[in-house]
Amino acid sequence: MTEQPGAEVRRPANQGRKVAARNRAAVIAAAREVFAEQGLTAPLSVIARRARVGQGVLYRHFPDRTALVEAVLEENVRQVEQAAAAESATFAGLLGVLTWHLAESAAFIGLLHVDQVAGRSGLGAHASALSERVQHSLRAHLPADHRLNAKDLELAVAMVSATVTGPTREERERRARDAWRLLGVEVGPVRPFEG
Amino acid sequence: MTEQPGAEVRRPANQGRKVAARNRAAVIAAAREVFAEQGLTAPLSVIARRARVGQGVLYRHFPDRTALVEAVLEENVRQVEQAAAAESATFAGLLGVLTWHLAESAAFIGLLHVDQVAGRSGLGAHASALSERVQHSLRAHLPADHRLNAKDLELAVAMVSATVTGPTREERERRARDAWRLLGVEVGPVRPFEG
Amino acid sequence: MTEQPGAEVRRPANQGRKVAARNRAAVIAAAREVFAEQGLTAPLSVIARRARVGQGVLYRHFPDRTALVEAVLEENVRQVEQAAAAESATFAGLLGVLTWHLAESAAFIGLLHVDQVAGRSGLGAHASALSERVQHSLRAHLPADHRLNAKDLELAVAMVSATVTGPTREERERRARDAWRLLGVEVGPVRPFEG
Amino acid sequence: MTEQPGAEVRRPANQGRKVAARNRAAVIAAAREVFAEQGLTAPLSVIARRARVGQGVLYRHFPDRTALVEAVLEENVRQVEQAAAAESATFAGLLGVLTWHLAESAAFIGLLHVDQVAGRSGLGAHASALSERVQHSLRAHLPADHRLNAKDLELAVAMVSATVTGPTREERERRARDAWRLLGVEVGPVRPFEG
DNA sequence: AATGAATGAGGATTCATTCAT
DNA sequence: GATGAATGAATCCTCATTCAT
Repeated sequence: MTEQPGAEVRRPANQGRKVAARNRAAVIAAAREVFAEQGLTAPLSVIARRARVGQGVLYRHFPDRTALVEAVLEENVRQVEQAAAAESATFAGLLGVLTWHLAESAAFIGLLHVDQVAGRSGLGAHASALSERVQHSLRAHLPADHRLNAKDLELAVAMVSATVTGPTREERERRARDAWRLLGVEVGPVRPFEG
Repeated sequence: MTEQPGAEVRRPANQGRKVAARNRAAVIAAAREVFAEQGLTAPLSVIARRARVGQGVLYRHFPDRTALVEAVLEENVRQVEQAAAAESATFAGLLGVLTWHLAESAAFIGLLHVDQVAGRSGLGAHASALSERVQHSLRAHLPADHRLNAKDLELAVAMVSATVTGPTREERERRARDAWRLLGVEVGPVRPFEG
Repeated sequence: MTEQPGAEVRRPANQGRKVAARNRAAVIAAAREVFAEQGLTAPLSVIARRARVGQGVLYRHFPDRTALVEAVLEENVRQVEQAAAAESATFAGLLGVLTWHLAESAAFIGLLHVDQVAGRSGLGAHASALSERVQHSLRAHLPADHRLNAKDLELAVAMVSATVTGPTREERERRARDAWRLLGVEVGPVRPFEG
Repeated sequence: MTEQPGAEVRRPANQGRKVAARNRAAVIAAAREVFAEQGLTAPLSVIARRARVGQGVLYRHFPDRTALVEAVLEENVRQVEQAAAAESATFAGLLGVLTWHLAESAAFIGLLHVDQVAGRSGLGAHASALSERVQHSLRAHLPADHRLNAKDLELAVAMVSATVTGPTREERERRARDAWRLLGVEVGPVRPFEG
């Protein structure tokens, strides 16, 4: 277990420490893609390969699958939060940003539907925290006279995110829009937040 | 070393086709439980053990995981169909039966949300067929002047089923009811169909 | 994670359930050899290969490395116990049997020297139990007027077993004999117990 | 963005060879601790971290695990040699120093019991050399009329070192003393050599 | 001269699937 | 028809070792 046989052969390049951040981002991007394609239980080795890094790099940045999933979600959540923090933020506008992310990132869909993985990996706790951050951002801009109260809002978001499935971004966006319409909720322009 | 006639058998004898049917049902029941607890990717060996049968039996009846999942769903779908076939069937009543099954069987939730598994197991096709059968049953009783048209109905069912999560039947039923309420759809008594 | 790609190709024979016991024994035998050659941390895959079984078989019979080590030791301990239970048992005779096993099975040496593995695998507890069984067997025949008291006996066994190293059985036996001689303890014929 | 002269450095500056020696010592000290806690197969990264140095530093000073183990042992051996070189050296006194090191440094125990690692890492050769140096030092002071002859001495040292296990220094020392007693060998004060 | 990120082989472990009995 | 052991590919994860900075 000590000397690893075969270790004396070759050893490919090492791009130094500048690449660390780039690699981390590459892993997250790859994870987003792979999770979208294969689900949250996709082999981590596939993600590492897609990101063009060794498996060790993946593990260095994300000690377990949960951490990686969270990192993927984190980005989406942060954008919603930033949108909520903007002066010009409106409820409908926020829903637009949220919807964009739902449609864009299939992994985000799991935010309120991580049960499949959560049951096995204990993702639950952090997913709840992330979910709560989204809810919090939305609630802050929920008009007092809105059709939905705070409690319903949570359910509504869950219902919409659950419907956001489909092979293409367009298809997913269309389904999300339809879902909001069924709920009788007006949604602003569906687009990412841009400060 | 001579075997006493009538002595207790050493291993469960082959009781013929009566047992076969019983085993099949046991496997489905076990699968429903295990899928609910661990998700649709639970080890098949766990299901076989829960059903008190060898793994071979599981495979005899269900060549692959997909077939097993379908068998689980089939029961739910059939009940909805039977409810729809009843003379006294009403749309709201049907939704009640549907909702009961959503709350009862966590696996049923997957009917419109099997993507997690579908991506890798090719469940998709059959799930669609099953889903279509449910839709068909519902559509047949959808009042012309209903708030939902046929297309929206599909989406609505998806939205509701997606929200049906939670550890207990009661919790799941409550969430389902809330979801229907948000959609402004009236639901009859939530209970299984009884011819 | 569901369908294992590549699974549809070939699938080698399955010798049925009669072989189970034989396989278990083969694994233990292989483990004894490999542990002797490579130490208690040798790859389990090596052991499986040596035993001509799949890795799954190894895991079926022994859930972890500890269980396997224990199984190897168990045999040795049992023989000592059987020797102790014999009518004709004498202290010197028992030491002979013990010494034979020490020389025969390098793994047995680890009985009182499992620290290397114990530190990492928690073997300690069971090893102690096994060790105690050996001590118990020996103590039962320790003459009241012996040079060693019960406490010293434990230490003496530890000292001797620790010295039993070397590439060949003969070399190991020679070292063990020398060790007993240094301790001034008489040892009977060095041979396995034969009822 | 201009760097203020005298501002604190961003990363540990290269303090030249003074630091190099300090680092080397730190690595050895860390290795001694970690080897004692986790065994001779502990991850080298753990040792580097404990020593507060990068892994590269460890490799600069010690090309492989073997070299590091040897360096740890070397210190112990040297002290025994120094004790032997002192004018006032006596056999019993030397055994006291040896025993102190056995009890102090769990790694030293491996000196004659490195088989676990040796089998795989090729430590054997050097360990033998180190062992021989200890033997040589002891032999030089072995009284002609001593209970042990030169050959037995080797075995005796092996027997004693093998027994030196236990969580605390005190426990280890006690066991070592008991072992010497069983062998009927008198040991001087157990303490490090101080020129 | 030091740091610590990256690589990737190797070993542990799980589980779908087959098949002798 | 049933049982459950065996197989082995796939995945997870660790860590020795290199090397850009």
